[in-house]
Amino acid sequence: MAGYQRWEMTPQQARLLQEELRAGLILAGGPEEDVGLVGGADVSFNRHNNKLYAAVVVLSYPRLEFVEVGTAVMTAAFPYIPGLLAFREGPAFDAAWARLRHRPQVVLFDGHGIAHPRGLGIAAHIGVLYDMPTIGVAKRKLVGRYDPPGPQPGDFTPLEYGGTQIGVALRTKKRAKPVFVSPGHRFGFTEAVDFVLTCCRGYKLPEPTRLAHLEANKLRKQDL
DNA sequence: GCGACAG
DNA sequence: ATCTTGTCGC
Repeated sequence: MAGYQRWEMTPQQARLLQEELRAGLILAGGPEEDVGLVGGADVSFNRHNNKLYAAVVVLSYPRLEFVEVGTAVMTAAFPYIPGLLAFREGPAFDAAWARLRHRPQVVLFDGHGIAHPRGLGIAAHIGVLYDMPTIGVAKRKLVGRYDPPGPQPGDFTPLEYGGTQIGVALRTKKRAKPVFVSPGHRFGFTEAVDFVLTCCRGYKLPEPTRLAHLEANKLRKQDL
């Protein structure tokens, strides 16, 4: 489908498309043995001008040193509706991604993977569209229930929904609320958790997502 | 009708 | 997401 119209639709049509795309998900696998680049994506918003500020950072792996950042600024054309985040931020991600010179083998998203009411959060949605390995790392849960994980970084508990596991509540830092990790595309639960942990450097958020967040905010502030 | 509700 | 500085505590 044409890139400029894969996000153009009504909320009802969007939900139907999610049901379709879900069939293309591959919930197994993990990073290749030779991952040299990892990406992180996030989008900031300015409610006064209704603009979205997307940033996709590329870091070396496993050293996690900054390589480059692709950015994009655009007017929000779709409202924020729980469960349809991809239709709001997807267009901005596409534009920022197109500006990158490098192609990371794995991309972490600020949002959920399959831990979604229809199993297709933004990380899973974009993962299928680009057929690339992705992982969702959200700060809050959208659906499901879980018990608090242990206090040590690396401790985690299952996030369940509809009788099955859809992700994990992962402690990435002491005394910090856990983050919710779920496979996006071409990733299994264990592989996703292990990979996210190798991307953490003492902060609650893994470096890819943490730096993307900083870049997106920087972009928004510069747009003044 | 009442809560829950990624960013 | 954003509105917003300092401050208490580990």
